Amino acid sequence: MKTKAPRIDSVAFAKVLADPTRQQIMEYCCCEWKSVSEIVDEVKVSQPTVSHHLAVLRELGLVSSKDKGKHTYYTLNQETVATCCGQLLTVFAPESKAAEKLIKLDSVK
Amino acid sequence: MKTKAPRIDSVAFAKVLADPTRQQIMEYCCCEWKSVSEIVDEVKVSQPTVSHHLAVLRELGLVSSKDKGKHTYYTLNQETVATCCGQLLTVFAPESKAAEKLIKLDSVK
DNA sequence: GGATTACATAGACAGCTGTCTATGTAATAG
DNA sequence: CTATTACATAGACAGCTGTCTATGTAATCC
Repeated sequence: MKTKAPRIDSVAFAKVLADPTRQQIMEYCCCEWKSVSEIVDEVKVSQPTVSHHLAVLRELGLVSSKDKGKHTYYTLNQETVATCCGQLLTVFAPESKAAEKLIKLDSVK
Repeated sequence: MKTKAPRIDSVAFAKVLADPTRQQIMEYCCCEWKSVSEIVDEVKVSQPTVSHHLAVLRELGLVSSKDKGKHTYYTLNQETVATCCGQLLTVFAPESKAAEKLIKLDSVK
């Protein structure tokens, strides 16, 4: 069963990435589920600021969240990120070798 | 002869992409050399604004420029874009299929 | 029950940035 | 040489956004 990939606008995707704190959060919860507290300990901003960044990521479907007792866990949706990066490549680097590889990958469907 | 690929910070790269006008300019001069006048005709902002965006792109090495008489021509450096996108993929989507393909591509050197 | 913990939301504020007008400058045209 | 064209630079300004403090709310603990 494939979850429908949410189409993300390239500009919106870039805006999300255009902040060091947000990139740090994304990297931190990239391959694991992390609670908000853990993320706050990792990045050096206040808890509300972390919540704000997580809300931004959530609204664009770049992270998934999961409640468990008092904690809320987040993880990055890697495939969504990959889709967006692929989109950037096909638009802004269609003649690059990397784009060729990805286009081939897409055609496999 | 390979030109040294300028390493671009992921946040700086994302900031450049985080504007619709700039993306439009990038797409327009992606596969061809375009003069500033042509770009101004294409996007609907003033000429100084276009020059400003081109300066931003130039400072990060995302475009190349070439003077010819009164005209200045710009084109997007696709391989640089591709490198940045690959960097994003390896950091934020290392477990995705797309990243695997690109990592394989990198190892070919 | 009350206290505490974990997180979200609201509002304020400062800094950044995309846009403009005005101007400077180099190259061609006449 | 003067006018014009093509582009860059300077400065101003409004809107956006990343951060904070303060507060709300839901779940657990005693």
